[in-house]
Amino acid sequence: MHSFTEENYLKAIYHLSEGNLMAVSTNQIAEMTNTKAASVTDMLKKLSEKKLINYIKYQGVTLSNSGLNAAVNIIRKHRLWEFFLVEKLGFKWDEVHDIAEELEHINSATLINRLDDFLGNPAVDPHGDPIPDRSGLIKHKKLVKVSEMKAGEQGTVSGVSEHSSVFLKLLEKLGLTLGSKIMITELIEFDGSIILTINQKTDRTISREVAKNILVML
Amino acid sequence: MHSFTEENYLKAIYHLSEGNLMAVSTNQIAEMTNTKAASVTDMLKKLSEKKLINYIKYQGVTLSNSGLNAAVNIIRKHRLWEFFLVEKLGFKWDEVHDIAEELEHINSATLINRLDDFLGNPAVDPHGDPIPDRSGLIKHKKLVKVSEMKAGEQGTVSGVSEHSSVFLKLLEKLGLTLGSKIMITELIEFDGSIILTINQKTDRTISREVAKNILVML
DNA sequence: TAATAATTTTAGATTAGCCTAAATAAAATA
DNA sequence: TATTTTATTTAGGCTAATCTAAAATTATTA
Ligand SMILES: [Mn+2]
Ligand SMILES: [Mn+2]
Ligand SMILES: [Mn+2]
Ligand SMILES: [Mn+2]
Repeated sequence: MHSFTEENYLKAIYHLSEGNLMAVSTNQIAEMTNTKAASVTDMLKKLSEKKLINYIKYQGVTLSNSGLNAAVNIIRKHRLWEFFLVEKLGFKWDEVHDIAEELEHINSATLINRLDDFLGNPAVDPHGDPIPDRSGLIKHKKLVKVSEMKAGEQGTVSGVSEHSSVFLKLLEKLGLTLGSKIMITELIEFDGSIILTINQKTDRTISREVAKNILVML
Repeated sequence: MHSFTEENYLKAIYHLSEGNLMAVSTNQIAEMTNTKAASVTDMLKKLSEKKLINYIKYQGVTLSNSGLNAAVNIIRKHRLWEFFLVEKLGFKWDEVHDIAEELEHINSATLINRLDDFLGNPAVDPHGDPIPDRSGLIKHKKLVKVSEMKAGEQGTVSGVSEHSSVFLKLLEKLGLTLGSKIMITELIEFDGSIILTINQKTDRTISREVAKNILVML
């Protein structure tokens, strides 16, 4: 198996390369893992030796098939544990990430598959992120940022692209939790802020910065 | 917090000093942690620095108050996770120990207390071992080895002093699981083996070696 | 395109946890 | 009690993961 640290690097590379299929840079990884570039270079050599990544000096890095597999498995574990913490233990969606960062390294395929069944094979975690199934398949939904919606458009809040506790708590306070139906009432030209109606009841104004991090299914 | 490794040493010292309040020796710890005596000495110095143990060169070691506290907390976590694995995820009692060895190091008081509540604050784990409460209190039951029972005596199987998978599976096959009512039918003088009746139905003969590792509440 | 800036890698150290072999202390035995 | 055996500690090294500082490479800009 891979070490705790190796797993965290693989996960970092995965998250950094999602969407853009570009190679990931040393500095990006250093930032995400809270280490220094020199340390990252050391680890990249090691992961490359193990054939978990494709690495060319100075040219950045991509995950190999086995590296991708390992990364997706860690993410599966992370998201299932987050679901467990919220649905079974009563945690709030802003409280679970750090604990899941530890739990995701528990190493037992049987455990995670039984947990999956116990939870009813959930499709998404408490933040709306898709949970890979046991074969590693991820069902991505097509989601749109609120900041990209036009006046009059409607949709259901289905994800967030910012997972910090402070942001999630704000959404909670605004009533913009997962499943909320929203309609864009007005786009304020001056600063890009947006007025929207939640569940056909409440009107709220949110900044462009907030709107960029809320993902909606149209 | 303490490192994964430090926690394992504290746990080892705790288990080795249970019952006999004697100081624990370097070699005992080395055996329990699958390391060498020299490595243990290194760690004992470190734990002593941190005031987690009382250590005098060549004289063995005992847990300090804070060390005991830490050890009991790890054991609480271990046993609660074992209970979870058996009661919620459907694991057998011989399958949970290794996974719990990993889970016991997850570091969140909130998590473990919520898990405790979710599980209904169980008193004992799947092996009959008492689960410390959130204040660290352990309710030890007075249990007797089957090997110490006399002919005609009755009791309820309530614990095991051997946790290996092979032993637990044997008990399962014999029908000697936790909660079984047993009565000593006959003591065989020749080899110390014991004939007993389980739940007033089945008769079984068990060796002295097996009998020594089954704990009964009279 | 040549100079400058930014990024990445290498060199050389550090720390935790582990090891073997040698030295020392304690316990057992003659 | 002197000797031998056993247990423990010390000495010296190793590996994984990290760091800072310096060197090398790539990217940017004048
Ligand atoms: Mn998370
Ligand atoms: Mn999540
Ligand atoms: Mn156990
Ligand atoms: Mn147990």
